[in-house]
Amino acid sequence: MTETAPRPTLEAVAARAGVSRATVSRVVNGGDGVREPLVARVRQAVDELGYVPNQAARSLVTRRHDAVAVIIAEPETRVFADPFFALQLRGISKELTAQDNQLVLLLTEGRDDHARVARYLAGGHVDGALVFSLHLDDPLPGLIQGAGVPTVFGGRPGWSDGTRDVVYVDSDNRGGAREAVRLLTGLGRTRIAHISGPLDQTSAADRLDGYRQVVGDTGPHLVVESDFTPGGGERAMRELLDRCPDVDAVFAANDLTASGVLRVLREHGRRVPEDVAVVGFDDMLPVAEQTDPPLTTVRQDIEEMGRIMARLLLRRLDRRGAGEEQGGGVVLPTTLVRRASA
Amino acid sequence: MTETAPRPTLEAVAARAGVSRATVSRVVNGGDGVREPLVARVRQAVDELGYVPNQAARSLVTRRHDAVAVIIAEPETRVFADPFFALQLRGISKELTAQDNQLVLLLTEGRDDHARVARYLAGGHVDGALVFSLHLDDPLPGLIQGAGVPTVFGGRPGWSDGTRDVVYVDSDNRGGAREAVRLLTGLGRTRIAHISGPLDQTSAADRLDGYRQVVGDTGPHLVVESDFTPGGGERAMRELLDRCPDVDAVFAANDLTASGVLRVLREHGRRVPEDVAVVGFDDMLPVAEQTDPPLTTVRQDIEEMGRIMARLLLRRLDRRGAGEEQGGGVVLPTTLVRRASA
DNA sequence: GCCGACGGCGAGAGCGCTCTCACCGTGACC
DNA sequence: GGTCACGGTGAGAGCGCTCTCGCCGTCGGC
Repeated sequence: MTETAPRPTLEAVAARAGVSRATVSRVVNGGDGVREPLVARVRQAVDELGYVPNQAARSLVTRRHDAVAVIIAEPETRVFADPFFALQLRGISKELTAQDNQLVLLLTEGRDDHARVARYLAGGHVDGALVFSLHLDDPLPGLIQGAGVPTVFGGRPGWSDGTRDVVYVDSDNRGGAREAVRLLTGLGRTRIAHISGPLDQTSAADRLDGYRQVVGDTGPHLVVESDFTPGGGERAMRELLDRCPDVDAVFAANDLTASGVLRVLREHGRRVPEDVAVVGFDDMLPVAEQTDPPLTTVRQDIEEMGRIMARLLLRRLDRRGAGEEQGGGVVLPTTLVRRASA
Repeated sequence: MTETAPRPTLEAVAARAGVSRATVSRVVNGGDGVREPLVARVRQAVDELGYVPNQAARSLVTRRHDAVAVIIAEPETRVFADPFFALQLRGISKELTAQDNQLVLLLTEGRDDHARVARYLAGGHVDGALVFSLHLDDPLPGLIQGAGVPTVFGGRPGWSDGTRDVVYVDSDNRGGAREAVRLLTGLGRTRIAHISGPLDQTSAADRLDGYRQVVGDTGPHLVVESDFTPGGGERAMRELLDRCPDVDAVFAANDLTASGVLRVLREHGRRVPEDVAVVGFDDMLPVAEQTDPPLTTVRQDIEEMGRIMARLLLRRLDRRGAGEEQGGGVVLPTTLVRRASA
């Protein structure tokens, strides 16, 4: 096993099947234009020898790699550890493997890595890239655009101003937020607070935006910026109770935040949903179902987002050169899931 | 941008620098055996043209890919979503990029994928593999061993019976468990229960083993098998209170389980740690610090595990052929972190 | 001052594949 | 029966790189 047997080449298969290399190549790549008896002979030779094409040799001439880079920028523990990326990766992986593409994972951390990633992409090792960049001021997306590699972004990039040809996939954060807040107004709540995520992330900004679209500008005392974590949710909720003791509903930017909110409300003896109704965002199952009471929340299908990103990219790759590509976003719908907290 | 400019080749750099391809190649690969003035000229030409070596062409002749596959078997949502793999991936990624290797991520799900993965590895696209397989009866590790690709496993594989040359990295699950249980005995607890993980996973089995090494065989009424989730922890704790109402300590297989345990104890009016002391495992920060009371637990450095796996694999790759490799495991120490729950 | 050794550099083969192009045989058509 | 068209097949070039080998110039030793 240490002494690896030399892998059979096209040449070897051709010799065994009694045909030319070209014919074997044709068969291996789908068999179009080769008559049946030959196809069978070649297939048999391939099986007998255990032939597997050498991808490096193939790429050298086709300039195709059947590989896609997934770039996750700045995965601080906090962010990376939540199931979000994991689910997204699963969706991406499924779609890529379904179309025989490989997933090359690039995690970046800080400036030096940016150069490395840019170099890697420019090196033409992959056919395209799927990019997750959370923060508005991240220079990485720009670098990537610059490298000339077809790219699809996960989440609306902050600088997508409509004029640049950016392709992205996002959840309908605004719409989901509107739906959540409308539920609360529908329940007769009048002092509805929002605990947002970090506002330098578009998802957080968009949810705040959706909230405002329904309740108008409630003024600063009902909106607290937080950080998508349970601990952050606790702090924000304490502050909120301080500022506005008669708050009767909270729309939290995500489920983790909401779990912190619930904890603080319980601690303060407020009943949920009787005294304060709470709605989350994500429908992250291990969290949303385990809270006390179970969380009413806005579901987004994260794995599906991943799949769609991959599908979009692969389609772009297939059509390369044929017709100018249009930028634009795909926005996936969200659904309200009612449990007990509102 | 759609019309990608043809990338410069070695030939182009050579022409510009007024040297041969061979010399450029030497410079690009470290510059040994080339005199300084030439090195400088070549470097300059490389910069001016923005030359990046074509990895496919290089691999074709060197049979090196500078890429490693990371194979995660059966990432059910539950497992994959916990921060475990994310952290491990980060560690791996850091180490690989530090040594200029790429990370190719393969997520598998079910039988069909096994064949795919085996074919991929046999195809020689990567130099080595890092494999995470949780379950004892998983056929994948065997297939991978069979493919003849240097491999390092994450976590002790169930079938590592000492005779096969398996290399793995694991936490000291037994030792950590012993330490946890000794803390509890040291606190004078006499009815110490254990809520284990799924026993077809070596990490769970080893922790149970460590528990038994300290308290002996407590009999079945003090050991409940669970599933590493908060919900599972709740169910297990209810059962435990039922079977043995005077239990005075619980060693939970991980922090998530422990969080469920705490919830049930609170619900039943038991004080922690006064009535029942609780110890977890993992020191998963967002969980362990947020519980009420904060969790005493056994820390394992998961990111470091990833790094070490990668380092081990790369070292094996460097030494290929030179001397027969020994199998064996690297077991990383754990540390007890005391907070309030015990 | 001549010879051998040695280090620096270039020429060229070849890694395993794809793809164009030319060739050949078959069948349709007049 | 001859021509033309066309589909199936093989020959061969070439993708961009590495690496061996041999040449040449320089230097040390006697």
